[in-house]
Amino acid sequence: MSKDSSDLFGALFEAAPAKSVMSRTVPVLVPMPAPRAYSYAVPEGMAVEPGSVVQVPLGPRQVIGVVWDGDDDGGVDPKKLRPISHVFDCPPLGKQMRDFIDWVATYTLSPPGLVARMALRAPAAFDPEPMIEGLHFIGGQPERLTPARAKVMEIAADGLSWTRLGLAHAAGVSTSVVDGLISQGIFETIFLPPPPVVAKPDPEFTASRLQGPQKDAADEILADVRKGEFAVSLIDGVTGSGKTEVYFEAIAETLRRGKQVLILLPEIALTASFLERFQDRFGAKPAEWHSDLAPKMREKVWRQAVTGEVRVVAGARSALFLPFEDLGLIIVDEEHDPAYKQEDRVYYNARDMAVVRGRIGDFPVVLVSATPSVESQVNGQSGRYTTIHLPTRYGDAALPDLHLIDMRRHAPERGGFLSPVLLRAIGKTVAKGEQALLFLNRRGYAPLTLCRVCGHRFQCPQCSSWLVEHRFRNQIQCHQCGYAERTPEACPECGTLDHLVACGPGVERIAEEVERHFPDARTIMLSSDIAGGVKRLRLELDAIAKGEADIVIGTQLVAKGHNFPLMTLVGIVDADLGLANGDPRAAERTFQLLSQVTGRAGRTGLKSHGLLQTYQPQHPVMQAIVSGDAGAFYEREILERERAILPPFGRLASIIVSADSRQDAEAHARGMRNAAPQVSGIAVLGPAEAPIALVRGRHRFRLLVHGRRNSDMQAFLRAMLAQSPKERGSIQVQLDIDPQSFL
DNA sequence: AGCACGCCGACT
DNA sequence: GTCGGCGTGCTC
Repeated sequence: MSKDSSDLFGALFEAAPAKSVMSRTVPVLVPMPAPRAYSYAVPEGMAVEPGSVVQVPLGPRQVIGVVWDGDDDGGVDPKKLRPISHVFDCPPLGKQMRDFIDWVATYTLSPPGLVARMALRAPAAFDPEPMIEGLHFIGGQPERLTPARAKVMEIAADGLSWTRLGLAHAAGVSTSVVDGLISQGIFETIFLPPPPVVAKPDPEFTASRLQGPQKDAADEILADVRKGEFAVSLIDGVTGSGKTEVYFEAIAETLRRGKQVLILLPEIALTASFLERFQDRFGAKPAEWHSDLAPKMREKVWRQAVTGEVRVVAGARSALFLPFEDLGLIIVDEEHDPAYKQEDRVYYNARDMAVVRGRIGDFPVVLVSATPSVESQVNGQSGRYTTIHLPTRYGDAALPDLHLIDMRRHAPERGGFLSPVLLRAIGKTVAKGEQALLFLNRRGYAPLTLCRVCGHRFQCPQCSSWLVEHRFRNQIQCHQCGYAERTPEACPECGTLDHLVACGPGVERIAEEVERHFPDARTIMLSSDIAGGVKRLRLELDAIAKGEADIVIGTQLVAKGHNFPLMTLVGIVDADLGLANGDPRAAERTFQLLSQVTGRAGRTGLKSHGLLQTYQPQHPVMQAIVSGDAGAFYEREILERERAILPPFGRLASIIVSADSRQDAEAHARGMRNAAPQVSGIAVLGPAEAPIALVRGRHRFRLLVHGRRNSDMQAFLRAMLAQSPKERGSIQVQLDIDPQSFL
């Protein structure tokens, strides 16, 4: 076509009222780090509204997007405009969900498209689930009644609908027998709606058996639930105090009011035993939602949450972005758990965002923990959250007696790490036929290996942390970045053979020591990297609960949720571990972890003990744990935080930058100082203190922003982004500590 | 985020 | 001479 003719077409187009001008343009959030929605044309005859889930062309591919609110700005070059390809036949995301997505995007300074994507993580779930093909028995006689045919007809005579395969299976014949009967008109094919993923939970399946403080606590929360308005409660009670039973009553009440419920749990706590407990109370299991849900199941749960068929979902943090039809309550169990933080792409803390979702949807949120986060503790003290204390254990369970072992006075034998006091206690426990748990939060055999001849230390070539020896796998591994190599026999520096020494203990080494001392005891060692994966882990945990082990040595995965009825001794091998790293939350994490581990013992009423090996018996965390005085710990920790990371730097507080390398971090910090001279508190963390995935190509760094007033932080970060637009998309922001501004 | 394009090193 | 690494830029 010549240039002239195209001009001619252009002229014609202007002369007549152009159709393209008539066609509507809408904003669509696409799964891409763009700062705002893109514009798409709505083809003639296509009906879309804000919230509609659509398929749109984006560059060379088709992607899932959501039609968004607001007038389209029309600023985009009309030549770029492309039409929406398809509208999915699924309920549009509601206004509350859209507001929530916008809020999260603004708060975390994430591209809204990437936040929206989290709500649409169920490929192929957006069109209706296909109907199930069923067979319905009409009656009549086939031409030739063989024994196989008779059997099929006898079974199908119940009048219920059967699937082709199911019927053949039940009759013990092949599907071709059934096919024969279908072709003879004995059966008709009908279409049935897909079955629900889970049965409806029944709030009256069992009556509440709560009493005393549990009953009072439940009543307090029920008052909020009945009002059906936004309110945040913090249930604070020791392990075994009946927290779950209390929030189950809140769930029951919400179900009676006809609303959906979301239970958030750290992935690791979403266990079969939790689901069974729920089933015991409600007669049906909740739907599950977590990262390794089978794709088919994922689609079903997503769709049925959207349509309202599923009433209760128990899920890991990503479940917070399920677009429920009518959500009326969120429970955040183990609210202090760091697993609620997502630290890639969109940075968010599901615990805080759950509170936001409750406020936007105007329904109650219940946070639950034996060791609440300092943030929630502060919010409780200031009255923003209603704190409900459950001070005692339930039934005949009793907390273990806790004692510190001062390792300076009770030193282990040479080459060992277990003090004589702890070894004696293990011996006594095993002799009584009870179980002992040794806890050390360090995988592998030894955290550092060095050459006795030249002093060479094995360091990770990628990220400079020490390589950890894993003797069972004959590997040395980097626990920061995953680098691994075979354990060498000779020192790579001086070439000397057999002179490498392991420094310090890991669980493998403790297991070795235990086996040396108690050769006849049944010993199980558990860490996240055991051969056989999650499946094997489950089996081992079950075996322990059944009493098939005498001594268990484990990392933090034994701390979470599992009940071991025969466990009467918990030994913390190195209670100080974790207090020394640069994390501003070191004390809090240690307190939480050690409280959880010691809480594993004593749940059946047997007399139980906890022994904590420490070099710092005067440390506030140790004192708080043995005295059971959590209040003192929190008081102190809150003050420490005020001093250390909330210094009064004018209106802005402190900023912590961490990056792939310390040089990067320092360069960024310099840039920030120039961009915002009013901020005097900038701390720099290198990768060892704050591990970050190495991302090639693009710089990627992380700001941990600590502040009292989120709006100030936001304003500052926005200003910074405006100054260096190139950093947009590569800066990931996590606003910490400050869950205040959204209330 | 994903994908294409485009530029330089080791190989069928 | 190509295959393929990853740095750069773009997507309504």
